[in-house]
Amino acid sequence: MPAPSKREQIVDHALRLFYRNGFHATDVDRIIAEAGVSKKTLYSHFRTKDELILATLRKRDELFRNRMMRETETAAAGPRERLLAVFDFLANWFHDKDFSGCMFINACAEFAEESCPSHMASAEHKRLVLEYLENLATLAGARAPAELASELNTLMEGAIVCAYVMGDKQAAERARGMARVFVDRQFD
Amino acid sequence: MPAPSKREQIVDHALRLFYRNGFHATDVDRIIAEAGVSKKTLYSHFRTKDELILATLRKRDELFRNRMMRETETAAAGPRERLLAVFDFLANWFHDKDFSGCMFINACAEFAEESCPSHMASAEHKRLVLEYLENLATLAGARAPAELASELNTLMEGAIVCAYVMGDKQAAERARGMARVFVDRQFD
DNA sequence: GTAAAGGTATACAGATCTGTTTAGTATGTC
DNA sequence: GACATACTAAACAGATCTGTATACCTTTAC
Repeated sequence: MPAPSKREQIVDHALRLFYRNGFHATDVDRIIAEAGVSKKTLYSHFRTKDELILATLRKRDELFRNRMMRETETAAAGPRERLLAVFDFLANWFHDKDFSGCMFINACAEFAEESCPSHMASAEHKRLVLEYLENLATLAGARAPAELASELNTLMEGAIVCAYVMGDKQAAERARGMARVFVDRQFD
Repeated sequence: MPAPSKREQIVDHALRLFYRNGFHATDVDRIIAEAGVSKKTLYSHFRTKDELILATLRKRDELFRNRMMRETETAAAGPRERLLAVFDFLANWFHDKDFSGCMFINACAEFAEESCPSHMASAEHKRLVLEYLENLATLAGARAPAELASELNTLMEGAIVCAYVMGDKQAAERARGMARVFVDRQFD
């Protein structure tokens, strides 16, 4: 693949700006300036700003889950260890220079309506993360994989909020310690 | 006290609108229309929209923590039971007709800059909730009150996100069950 | 060569938003 | 009754935002 397509350029820069500054606070002129494309090009790829927002959420979902799975699976060999390695991924993420919380939580804050496409895409992302956890739990032979996945998911979300809103630097480590309790309970 | 002051009217309606629709998405004209005041009156009480936002966050902090403490303390007599009753309060809150997640998480989504007054007010709110939990834990005679408070706080935040973003109706109950594990560990 | 596709640059329409100004109205106090 | 205070209503300035339109450029395929 040679140079990234215009569409990719637009989505990449819009993603960064939406994540960092918010959706309503980021205007289209800023996006085209940073992406280095004309407004006409942007509107030839996306009918409206809302459609562009949706595209960035889909890309973010892909990038985020890929990174989560990659870091989780290189950090630990067995599925049981991987259930905890998810929290090591969180710790890494929280230390990113541009960490600004969870883009999907942020999207729901700005798009409260449950039937809004952006809210629905965010719910779907969370469902896919939960599904990944459940797969790991099943592979690990947990007694109740769905229950364990929900518990770990709750801890993940809690850690994200503590890290972002309160600036709690130990949120991931604490959540990891808490997670161990629920993982261990599944294997007597 | 007779009729609410104009200032209170403005803050109350702005609070409801900001919470439900977001900060950037709510314009001043909508606020004055619903509050039934003139724009001049609003701007005589608040220099800018940002100042009004800050005032609504302060009021929300007051209302939220008062309700949390009231419901927690009427639901359970002893401090140890109260540590769990906090999650019953969460369950009630999640069932509110107008539940739109945590206003402070939402604020941080729109005001990412850590030095932004709205972000700081949100962090302070979370600190006060954490402090309340630590007080309960201390009164209950927990071995490590600060640690327990942080754990329960993580579970609270996790439950809020699951309830709001994913629409998880059992988030509070699950978090309560998880919390019991950490409370019990403090008292052998 | 020329035509189609896709791009830039820029101006623009029309809406919307914050905050100000102007003019006028109620209310209560001295 | 005069005056200050606090308010309403509405127009306005000036900025900003989304989305469209116009004019021009560049590449590639035939």
